[in-house]
Amino acid sequence: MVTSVDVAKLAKVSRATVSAVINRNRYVSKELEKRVLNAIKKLNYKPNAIARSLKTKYTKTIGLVIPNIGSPFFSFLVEGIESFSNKNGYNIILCNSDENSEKERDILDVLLGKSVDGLIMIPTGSKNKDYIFKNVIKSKKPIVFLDREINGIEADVVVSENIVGAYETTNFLFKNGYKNIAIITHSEDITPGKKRLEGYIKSLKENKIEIKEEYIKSGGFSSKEGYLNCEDIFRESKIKPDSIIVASSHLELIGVLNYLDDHNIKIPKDIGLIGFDDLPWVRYLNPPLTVNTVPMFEMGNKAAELVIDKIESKKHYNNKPNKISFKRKLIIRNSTNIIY
Amino acid sequence: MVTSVDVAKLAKVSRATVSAVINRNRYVSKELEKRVLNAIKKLNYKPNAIARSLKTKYTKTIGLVIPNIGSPFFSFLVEGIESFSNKNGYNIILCNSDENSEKERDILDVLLGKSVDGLIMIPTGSKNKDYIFKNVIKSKKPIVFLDREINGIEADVVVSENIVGAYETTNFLFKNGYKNIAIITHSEDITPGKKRLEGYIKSLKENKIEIKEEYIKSGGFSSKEGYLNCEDIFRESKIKPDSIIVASSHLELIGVLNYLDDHNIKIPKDIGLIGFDDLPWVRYLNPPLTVNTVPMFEMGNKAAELVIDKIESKKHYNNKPNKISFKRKLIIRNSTNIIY
DNA sequence: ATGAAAGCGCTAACAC
DNA sequence: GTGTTAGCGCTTTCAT
Repeated sequence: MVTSVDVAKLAKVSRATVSAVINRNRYVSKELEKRVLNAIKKLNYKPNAIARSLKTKYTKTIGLVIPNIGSPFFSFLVEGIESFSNKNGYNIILCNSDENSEKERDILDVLLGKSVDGLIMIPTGSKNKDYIFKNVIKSKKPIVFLDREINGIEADVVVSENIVGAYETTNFLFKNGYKNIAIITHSEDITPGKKRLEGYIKSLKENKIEIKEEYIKSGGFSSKEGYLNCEDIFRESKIKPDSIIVASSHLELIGVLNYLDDHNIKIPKDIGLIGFDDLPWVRYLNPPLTVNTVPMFEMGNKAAELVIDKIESKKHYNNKPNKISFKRKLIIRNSTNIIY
Repeated sequence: MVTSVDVAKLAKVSRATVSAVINRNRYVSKELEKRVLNAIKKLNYKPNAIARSLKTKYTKTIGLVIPNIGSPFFSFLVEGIESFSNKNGYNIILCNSDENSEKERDILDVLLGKSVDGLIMIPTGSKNKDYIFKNVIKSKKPIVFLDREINGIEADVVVSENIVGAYETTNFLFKNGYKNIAIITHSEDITPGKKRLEGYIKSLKENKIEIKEEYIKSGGFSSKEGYLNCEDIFRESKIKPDSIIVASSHLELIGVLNYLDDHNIKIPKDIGLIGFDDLPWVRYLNPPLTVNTVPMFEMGNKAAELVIDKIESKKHYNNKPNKISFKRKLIIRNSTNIIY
């Protein structure tokens, strides 16, 4: 391995000078600079980031904890995060918590041990609240929560207008004549799930529609669970739903599609369907799916911007946390009818 | 920051002993071990991985270079990689080359500087061949190429049976009566593109079908390019294709879907369509799409297994490279007819 | 304007 | 069986 010592020797300068020309943090004469640069080139010298980090305490890496890398919604967020981070000289260490809070804690341990400069996480829920408070917040390690929050933790947050989004979606259905509106959301421990349910209920109340337990299913992420949730709705309800809002993951949506298909329930003829998040393929479903969506790449970008800001401007450190909330938008396609 | 010195003091032992109980690499009496463990707990001590890496030369991280994180095919690969890596105590640094070879080189520079223990990459093409040879292969840094290879570089490789896959897909179409089969692939600098084209041509030759330039389009990744490629095929061909194999990305597939939709060309009535890679939603397209596919998660897993093997068993180091090739499989759904 | 040297937190060779 | 200490490659303070 070629080190700064080798460069210094070849250029006949001190290691301090080598360091100075690399980091441009103190004056070096043209003459010496040239010699150093030449030596660097000749030796194909690359500074060792590990050694630098040990000294400076900065690793130029951000830890990223995601519940499911394979999920396209998350991977668009990751794309946004990676993009902004890379442009600003940061790398990301990507970890998959698999919606499992124990795995999540282990990941956090490792990430903290590797001295990431900051963290972005989409938490699995609130189970690690105390751990995070003790090991991240208290130690002033910058963190931003993305898409999902943890109640009671004061930190930067980038989310979307889940209440309004679900409220408007439900209203839209109501205005088109739907009266028996079912919803499938995340479990309530996941903030978007809780908030979307809140928006749904708000709309129902305002529109004076009775709220029925059997129309509300939550929990699960897989398409199997989507299938089962849908099945439960149909089995438990005397009056079958005339529409379903799938306000959880794309996999649950696929499960619902699967159930409807298996039972020959046609969209939108027999049932209206609205999904959440406009993934590239949903407009090519049969029929093209109406969705309530949010700019995913931009959300990721923003999260990265916030951590990096915090990492680099310790002075602002005691400011109160940033809460960014992205507007959601209903994209109307052909998966619902006007039925009145 | 609490260091091993603090622990040593509190436990009244030497730092070597602290290190030994953490790494379990030399005998420590029960008595001392207990004192150390207690001190660690009391101080909430976490070993500093940076310092350890500086000493040991191992970072327990793998660099991962992907052309497009947002692409579900790649993100399933990443999921497999992350899963295997994490189980074995490795983290991954994820970088997006954006199908851009210059960005790719910069990424490699940074990753190497951060002393990753090994690399997994899906190369953008062969432009960085010399760079990789000089900075990775020659320095014996373990690397495995995933999904795409670089010709002339001797390294581990995890790919799929692209020639056979495209060959069988084309044969299937032929057997069902299709005679005017078009194909859209990656550019030829990307090995799967080259090989899929090879398989397609092999089938055509065997079936004594004339090979027409205007039925073959390659290049691009976006849905816009898919749209344009499809448009070109229709514009340039006197006899319109009766079927299209979309052997590139899911985004190009979406572009093709979009073109066909815009021109009211119905699948499979007016045209047969076969895609590559069985993403969760393709069976819910209209109509359910026939695809030639490969187990993505498993491919990622295997790639991780190979790098880690190489990282950890330096002794085998001069073995000849592993070439793993995953079988592809045709999943027949309803996007083609039997037309004879 | 540049060099010498200390020290970041850890591991491991050596000493006892 | 355990402690002492050098040193990983870098940055940065201090001295000149």
